[in-house]
Amino acid sequence: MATRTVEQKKREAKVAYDAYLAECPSRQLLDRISDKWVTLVMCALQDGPLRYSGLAAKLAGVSQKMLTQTLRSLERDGLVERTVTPSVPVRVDYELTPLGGSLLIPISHVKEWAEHNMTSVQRARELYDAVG
Amino acid sequence: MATRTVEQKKREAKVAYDAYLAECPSRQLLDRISDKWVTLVMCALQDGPLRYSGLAAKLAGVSQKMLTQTLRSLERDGLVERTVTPSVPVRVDYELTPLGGSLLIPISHVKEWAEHNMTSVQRARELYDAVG
DNA sequence: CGGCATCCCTACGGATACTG
DNA sequence: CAGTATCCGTAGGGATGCCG
Repeated sequence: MATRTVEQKKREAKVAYDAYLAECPSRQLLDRISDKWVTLVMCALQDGPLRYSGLAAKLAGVSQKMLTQTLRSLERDGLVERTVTPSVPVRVDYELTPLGGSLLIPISHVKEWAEHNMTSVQRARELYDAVG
Repeated sequence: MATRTVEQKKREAKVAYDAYLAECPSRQLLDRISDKWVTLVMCALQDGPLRYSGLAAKLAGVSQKMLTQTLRSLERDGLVERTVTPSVPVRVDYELTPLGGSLLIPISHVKEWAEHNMTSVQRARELYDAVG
């Protein structure tokens, strides 16, 4: 069942994705992965698989809705794999795919940057707010 | 004028910022920099200063509101420097600060990842949507 | 040229309740 | 345990118009 048409193959071969262009799919992808919860979920999975409840515990303050929504999105994009163990009660594990692992590298650096440079940013804000 | 109190200095000395915690300031900082427009603006400035109109041209489809808002935020956080040349008409240049440059490194990789892995993600989506 | 102010609408995201 | 479904407030963000 060759559902991939010639047109689609052409599009796949094209490597000139440019996020600066509004219509480019990579712009939308950038929008998706530029998300607080995406970053935190991916980083939470960097040391191996975690259960749904484990993720919820690690990401303090996340609502079930956002956690589930983020996980579904990551699963659909092939960044996270969802494994259901049909025990009683049911057990669900999430882990990064190789593709997800490749995104984790830059994304974890962004998270670390935020943690390491918080003081510099705070000083800059105080200065900006003081001077106007 | 020592506006920095002892309490503030204590907080600055503390290095244990943890974005997993909801109350941690670094969580909010992560939320701010995890933004499509932040990424695109910072990457647009990686080759040197640009004028407001230059940025608007490079970031196809951005509204003035979002561009200005993003630039103000980046300026306040000390990531971008704004230089006004009081000519007629006025000329305004934006460029990355050293702090901004340090964030550019991981952030530009995220943008490049989006552009390079768009096809893989699209394939994953087709698979996910087909199987359900 | 490089903004700011305003209106307005949508969709993001939290709280709550229910289910296999 | 691991979700789904619903309601609902708010803030994100576009369009438009005005200003130094």
